Amino acid sequence: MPELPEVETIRRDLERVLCGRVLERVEVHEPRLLQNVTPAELTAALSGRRLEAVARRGKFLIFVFGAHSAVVHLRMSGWFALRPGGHTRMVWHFRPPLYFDDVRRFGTLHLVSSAARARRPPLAGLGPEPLDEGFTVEVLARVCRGRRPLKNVLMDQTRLAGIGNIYACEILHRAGLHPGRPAQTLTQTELEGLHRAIREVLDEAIAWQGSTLGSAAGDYRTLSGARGGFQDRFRVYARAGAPCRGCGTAILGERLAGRSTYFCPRCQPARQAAALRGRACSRSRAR
DNA sequence: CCGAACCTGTGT
DNA sequence: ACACAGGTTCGG
Repeated sequence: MPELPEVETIRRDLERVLCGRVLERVEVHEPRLLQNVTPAELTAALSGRRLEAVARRGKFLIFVFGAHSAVVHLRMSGWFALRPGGHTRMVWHFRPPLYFDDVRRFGTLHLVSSAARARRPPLAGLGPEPLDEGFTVEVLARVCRGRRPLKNVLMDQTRLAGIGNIYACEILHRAGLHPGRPAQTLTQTELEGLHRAIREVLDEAIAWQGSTLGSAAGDYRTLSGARGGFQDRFRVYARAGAPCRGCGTAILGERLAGRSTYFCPRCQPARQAAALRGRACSRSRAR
């Protein structure tokens, strides 16, 4: 469920509400959540500790408690809330308590040393942060080496951290690039446009507090239980058959690398030749 | 590269 | 009953 904008929204809320508070006790109700510690070890490491910071790396949330950090991935249906939900897998007894809810039980928690966490699993090997200052067009050009389809590259966490299926689709539409386009064929101008689209889409989605697709159990919610707002601004995701907001052409829904992929065949032409020579396809770009 | 698996719920 | 879901990992 959650990609970078959703995780960042949760991070900001957690930091505001819980930073500086002491974790008195940990309750684990789903043993599979813990990847490299036992419940007893987790409790021993964190009980009585003050939450110093809540950070984010890609789609991971990082809770910093002094020398130890708890690194959590929400996967498909995990979320943190201040009230217990229907599938509580863990409770952190701050005042107020923090509940981890996860219908599908895919969520993970690693306990790592704060000093070494960037060099240890699960954070080691993640690609650059797309919203960091250091993420330049040159860095993106390096990310785009190889012939793999652009959408796969954007979603590859070892190439670029934090982008998933929804935002890959939205970014490619904004950049006017076909999802199946071999990554290394992008021109300098296209790389610049893609770089801008990545920043714009992620920034906007964060400003709207992420995307909540439906209202099912496990659908993304903010810490206080509110829905995100960016789903109403989708230009392509889950809009197969609907008119492109830029040119009116029906949005296509296809299966790419096993994932639902949505794009506008006119604004995101498959043939790069047209884009390169700047003719043939007199498309009116989505504004 | 693809599909299956991990789980549960929802929508057709 | 069956397909599908924001993610990741594994095996063929």
